[in-house]
Amino acid sequence: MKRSEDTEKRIIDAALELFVRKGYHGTSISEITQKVGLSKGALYAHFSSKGELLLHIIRKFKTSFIDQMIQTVNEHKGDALAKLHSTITFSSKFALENQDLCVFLTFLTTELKADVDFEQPLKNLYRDYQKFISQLIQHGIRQGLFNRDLDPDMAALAFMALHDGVLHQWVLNRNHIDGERYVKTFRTIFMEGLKVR
Amino acid sequence: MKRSEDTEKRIIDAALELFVRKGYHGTSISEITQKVGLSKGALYAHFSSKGELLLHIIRKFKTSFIDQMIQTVNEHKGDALAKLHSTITFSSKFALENQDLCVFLTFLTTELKADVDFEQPLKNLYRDYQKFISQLIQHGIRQGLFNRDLDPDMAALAFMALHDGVLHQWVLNRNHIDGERYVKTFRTIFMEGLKVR
DNA sequence: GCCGAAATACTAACCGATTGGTATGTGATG
DNA sequence: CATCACATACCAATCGGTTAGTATTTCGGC
Repeated sequence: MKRSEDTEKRIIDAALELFVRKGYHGTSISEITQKVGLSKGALYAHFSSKGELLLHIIRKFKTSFIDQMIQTVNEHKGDALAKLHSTITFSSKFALENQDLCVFLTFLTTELKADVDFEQPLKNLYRDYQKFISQLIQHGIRQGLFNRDLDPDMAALAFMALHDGVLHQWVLNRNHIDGERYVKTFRTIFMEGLKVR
Repeated sequence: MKRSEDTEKRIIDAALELFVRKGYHGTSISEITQKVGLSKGALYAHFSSKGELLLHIIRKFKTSFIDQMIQTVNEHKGDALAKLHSTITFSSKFALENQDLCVFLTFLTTELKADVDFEQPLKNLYRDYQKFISQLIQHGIRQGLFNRDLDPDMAALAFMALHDGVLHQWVLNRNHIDGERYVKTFRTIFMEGLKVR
């Protein structure tokens, strides 16, 4: 890896860690450079603005999570139920391995939804995600696996909602929650519901 | 209503609307005073700091939502299932009537979880909420209404997660989503799950 | 009912600190 | 010697917060 690439990565990692802890506006460029051990001028040689640094992180999330998830699940042989399981497995695993990235991106919208520069890229992320899950659920309904009363788009939103919410709750309780047990509960409730059968 | 009380309310409303759109750190005192049509000095006569203004909003959420919900549901006669329905009804209704307050409070943690002044008050909110839901689910399990394999604390987290996630998704799609249909989907999935029975 | 003073609610100007961002210079590397 | 990767020093603008002073209300004594 070239030296500049390495520095770029270090900047992104530091920025991400600060952003996820203190928010985008709550984190200053000075804090980031301090964390990396770099001068301000050096950072601006790699990223033309604070916003550009953020857009880098957004793009990274799209290519490494959304795109990869869609590809992985599409390659999975099996019915809609198996594919939905595969989706949950993929996103749980990814979220566990890229905690900061996932948590930050999931809740970035709540801070920046009114921002001219970031509103559209963020909404696009969610649109792609929803479309994918919705199609999966449509398949499941056609195959007689899922409750046919469900509106696929709504159910997809509920899926993402649960996913976002799990992340949120997990952030709040990182220290005293067993991640795997939590994901298992999540999966059970989404698939089977709360009631006894 | 006294003039000062009216002004205080106007400040809080304006602050809330800006906070929910642009985040806490993304909103400046100047923006707030401009929106209210007040000078900076006047605002600081009502609230001693930006943080104090935020704490006011947090306290308002606790007394008007968490406390009210617990009281309302406790007064509700019926089994655990009916009480859980009542909880969902209460929070849906409250969220619909106090959109900015709910959305903001739900996601404030993601921006301020590392902040010395706000971390604890925010965590306390969620602790109270979770404890309440968890006890409800325990009742349901004892009454044979809910799946006895579920860990009540985990299921409570999943409930809150779904609740948070619904709000989040709803923020992202305010214009083109039917709120009631969405809540219905949420309720169905949480109670019955996705699969056909 | 009217007056004047105290209390209240506010404005305008200002503070030091910090913000995102830039211009210029320098030492190492190939 | 040219390019790269950085540091230093600086900028105007804005930040949260304060100050001194000014309208506006309120209310008891007459």
